Amino acid sequence: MKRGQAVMTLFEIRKMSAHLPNPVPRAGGVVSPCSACNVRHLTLCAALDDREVTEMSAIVSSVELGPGEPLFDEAEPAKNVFNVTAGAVKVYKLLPDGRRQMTGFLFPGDFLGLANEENYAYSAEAVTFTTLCRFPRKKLEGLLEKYPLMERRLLGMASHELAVAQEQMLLLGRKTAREKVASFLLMLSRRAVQRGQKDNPISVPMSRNDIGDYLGLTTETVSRTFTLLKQAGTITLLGNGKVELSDRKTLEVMSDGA
Amino acid sequence: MKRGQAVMTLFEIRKMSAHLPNPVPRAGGVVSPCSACNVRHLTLCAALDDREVTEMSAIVSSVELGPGEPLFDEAEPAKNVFNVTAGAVKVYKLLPDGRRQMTGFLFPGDFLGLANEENYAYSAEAVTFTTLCRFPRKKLEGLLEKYPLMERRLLGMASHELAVAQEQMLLLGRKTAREKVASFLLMLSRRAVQRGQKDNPISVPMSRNDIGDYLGLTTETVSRTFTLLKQAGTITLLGNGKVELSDRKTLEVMSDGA
DNA sequence: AGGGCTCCTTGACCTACATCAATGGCCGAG
DNA sequence: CTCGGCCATTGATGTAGGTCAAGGAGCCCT
Repeated sequence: MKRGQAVMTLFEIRKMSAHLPNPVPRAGGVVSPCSACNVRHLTLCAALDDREVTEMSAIVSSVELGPGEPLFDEAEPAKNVFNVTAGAVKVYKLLPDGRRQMTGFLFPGDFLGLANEENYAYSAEAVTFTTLCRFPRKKLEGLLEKYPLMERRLLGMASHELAVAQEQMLLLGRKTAREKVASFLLMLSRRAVQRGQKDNPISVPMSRNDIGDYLGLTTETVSRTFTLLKQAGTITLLGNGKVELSDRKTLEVMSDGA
Repeated sequence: MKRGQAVMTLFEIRKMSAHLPNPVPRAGGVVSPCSACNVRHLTLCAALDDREVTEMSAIVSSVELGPGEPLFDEAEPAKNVFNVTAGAVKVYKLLPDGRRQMTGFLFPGDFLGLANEENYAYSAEAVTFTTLCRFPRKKLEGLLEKYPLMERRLLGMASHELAVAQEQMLLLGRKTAREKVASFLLMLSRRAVQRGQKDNPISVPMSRNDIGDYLGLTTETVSRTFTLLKQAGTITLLGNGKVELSDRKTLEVMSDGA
């Protein structure tokens, strides 16, 4: 399958999902043997030795999703664990009346689907065209027993996630709208660096609404805050989901509440 | 050391801390070899086999803290990992200007201090008279290498924590004051059951201020919300940190946003 | 018993953000 | 090119919860 052809397929999916009442069949996307998993940051596949890589590639498969396509839903049986290799994924929880809280945005190298319980604790959905590696949970657990070092890596990743989550609680519980948005932009910038991209004009692929649900704000407040920052000369909106952090120092001070 | 004597010591500490400007020396409390660690829920020490228990008890020691005494501070080198055996601990992060976000309350059986990085990601402080088991991190890591099953248990605990943290993000970002307080009371009740206590008149050992910092509210709003629930007959304030959940059904509906 | 804590409660008022509503830009489809 | 959808932006208005201020209750200490 050539690259051109894969893109065609994604457009098909996108077209389909635009017409479906309930966007798309569960855990949709094109599935084929995974040749990726060459991402090297915070990844389960990072720093594997040869033997581990061999065994890993035997159980892994690849998933491709178009924008807005669901990967899995909260409370669905947690059959797989995923590793983002390209694109961006949003992860969220819902209240019965539809209020939504994003619990994270995931980028290449990030991991999702780790669940202690039988079922996923949150829903996951593609933000942009996205590719992921999929590990059947059962088989992965088998591997973990054989290679305790992989388990250690997972533990490290979980601890890291936990620290990130606590930082986010501080943001949600105690920061103002301005501080939240500033923190958010800086976070995107830092993570872009981590996966080897430029830190300055950053890409903000998600909608204002998604950002609002991540920061505990409304679309309108996010939008207003962006324009405030723009008017203050702190950021520049370049259009097309690109934002330039024109004055990082100010953003940094702002993100912390000064 | 007899029980009576230990209590005396704790009163001494309390007396001291009442007079000190900065409450008490770092990681204070009385330290003696640990005979506890017989708590059986979500604990590192739970379900150990005999050999593990032996090795564990060789590295563990015990810590006792009076109310308000710090266990460790954010950014301090993470030398130890702790397991609460009695009492209650609060864990929080601060903004430079002093705003505070509790990231959790810990009860007997809970674990804290797991850190991926060199330093603790948060501060921890006793809410009531508290005893903990202390594991030097380095030595614990040595044990983990020998007993991969313990590592698995830790991973399970971290995943569980992560799910709890995500639930808390939903609360902080999207719930109203009433929903937050209702969720909080139910959480306390559920956790009381988990560690084998009654689920109804529950003990609420922390101050309104602490609760506010946990729920992203002010002291006043927490207090007002308690009285609203009281007036509606949903709860009864029994005084002395005891609360009766008179109408759990209503609380449950309320906690979810209905 | 009385003074000085800290914590809780309640009231009056205020403000940051939500809500409601209108408009405009962009993009894909025909 | 035009039409229809979606998203972002902006304005006008509303409100949940914050802020400020004043008691009051329990507790320890003398």
